Amino acid sequence: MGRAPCCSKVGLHKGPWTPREDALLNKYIQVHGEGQWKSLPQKAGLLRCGKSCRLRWMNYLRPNIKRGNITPEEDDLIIRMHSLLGNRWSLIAGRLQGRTDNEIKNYWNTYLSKKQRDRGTNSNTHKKLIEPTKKKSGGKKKNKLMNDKNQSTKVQEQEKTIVYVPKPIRLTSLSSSIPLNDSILSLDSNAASVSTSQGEKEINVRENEGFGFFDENHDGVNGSDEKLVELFEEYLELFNMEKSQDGLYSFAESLLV
DNA sequence: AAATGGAGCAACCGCGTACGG
DNA sequence: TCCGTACGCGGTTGCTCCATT
Repeated sequence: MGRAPCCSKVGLHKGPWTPREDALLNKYIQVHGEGQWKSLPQKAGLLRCGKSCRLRWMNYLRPNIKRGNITPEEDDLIIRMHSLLGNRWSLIAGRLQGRTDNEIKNYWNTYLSKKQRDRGTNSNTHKKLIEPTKKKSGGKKKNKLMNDKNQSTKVQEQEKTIVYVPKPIRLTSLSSSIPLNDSILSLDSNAASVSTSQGEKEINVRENEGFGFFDENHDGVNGSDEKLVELFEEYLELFNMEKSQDGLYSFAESLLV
């Protein structure tokens, strides 16, 4: 049986978008703005699922999207952010202006994870592997992926120390009960107002009160607290880098997906 | 020149969660 | 408080292009 589809699939287009569809979506959003994805296709005259429209807009049509040519700086930042946040692609993408979560994810899966392995680092945990993965030639892609999975399982068995990444907290709406100062961006006593991307609500960002990135129910740290501190310090380092580049506000904004 | 395999990436799918009634 | 709906995210699939055999 399975879950019911998100919308009626009868007569809906699937697969690659045509220039005409792109134009229709673009035109509609320019006039009416983003959102209301469910009803958007019908209003815009598109025979597409709302989800498909959203994805197309977010990953391709949105203005200011950078494509290709990931710089070494971005490359490095992705690796560091991934080591701290895990597969939180949207969070990572939020730190890289003009990059989409899908692009970062693809980049990681096709290039960086391999690079990490070649360096002898587990691409999931960022820990040193006992032996760097040897390159195997030949074999089909599916088999390669299976090998990766098997290897990752083996390594996980060897590594009993688990450090959980911070549990993500959704920030799409700040009107909810999440006290942002305490739970997400408790950064300092120098209060600064930061507007969300939609410019609807204002939040206060304060520095140096700790990094309340964990919510009350965060997953526990299983294993070395030292490791967690290490991760935490690196995150702070990243943050301080941003601060020195007047990036505090962009940092805060980047978390406001 | 044709067949095969790998890399890259756009798009789909299903799940979890926020939110409104 | 509960329930249904819409949205956002991460995992996965599958298509296209290119290099190699």
